[in-house]
Amino acid sequence: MEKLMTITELGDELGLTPRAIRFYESKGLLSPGRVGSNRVYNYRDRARLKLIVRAKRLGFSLSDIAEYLDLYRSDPQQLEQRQLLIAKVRERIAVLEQQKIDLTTTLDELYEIERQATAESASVG
Amino acid sequence: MEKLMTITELGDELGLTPRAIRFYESKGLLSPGRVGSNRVYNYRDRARLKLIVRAKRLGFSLSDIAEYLDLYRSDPQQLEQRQLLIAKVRERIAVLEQQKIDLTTTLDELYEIERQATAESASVG
DNA sequence: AAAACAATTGACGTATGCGTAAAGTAGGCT
DNA sequence: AGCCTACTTTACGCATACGTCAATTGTTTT
Repeated sequence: MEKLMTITELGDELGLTPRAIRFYESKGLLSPGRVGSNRVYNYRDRARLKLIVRAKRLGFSLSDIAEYLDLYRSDPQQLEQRQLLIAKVRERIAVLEQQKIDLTTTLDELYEIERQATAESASVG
Repeated sequence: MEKLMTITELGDELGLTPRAIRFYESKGLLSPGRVGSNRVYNYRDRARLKLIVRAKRLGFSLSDIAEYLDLYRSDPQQLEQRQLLIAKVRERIAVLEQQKIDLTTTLDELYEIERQATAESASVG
């Protein structure tokens, strides 16, 4: 039998409020089990939520994430579905690769600012 | 004398609507010159706006970006200011480095999904 | 049993980032 | 002069992502 977590336990672990987790569920991103009326989360739910958190850090909207989660679930039996899946994934990849470039550029700038500020500190101090 | 652009020209070039550009100005992110009542943008304004666009792609909020732009402007004469600057920059860097990790992980997953979907396409087709 | 605590479902509130009229002005063309 | 086009400000509207009560219910502790 697997260990189950309450909503506050899970929230504490992943840095989310119960409200946020319930909100994600209301958007169809999660569907935990229940014990009575209380939500219980297993390791699959937890993994799913971790993925949601990571995607959010990358700037995905919740509806983006819903689509994204479908990519894992989707059963690519139909050629049409498969092509659509591949197309969507490539779209995501393009966005993220651009983001990677932006990140590098911005980090370079920030490191340069830090370097200059630190250098001035040293020369004056 | 430098070449000046209108708001629509600038918007077309950077993929922004005039409304968005005016909105950024209302938030203090830009302060272009005027000819009569019309806004005119020079190359510095344009560079600044490009930076804004890049930061937005990285998921920064406009108020984040306002702070970020201050980093360039800030005159680190006071030690206090310098330390604050360095602290803020390091905070940003930490967030972005984490984002870089998230990006790599997510891209790996996406490439894997793409690989599987493509493989199935081939074996069936 | 009474009190305190954790969870539940609405429902309304709020900040962000613009879109979208609405109404007016200024310059150029015929 | 009259019209078209581009620009202006003001203002209301809207989706996203939750926060924050409020009212209720089940559980645990004393």
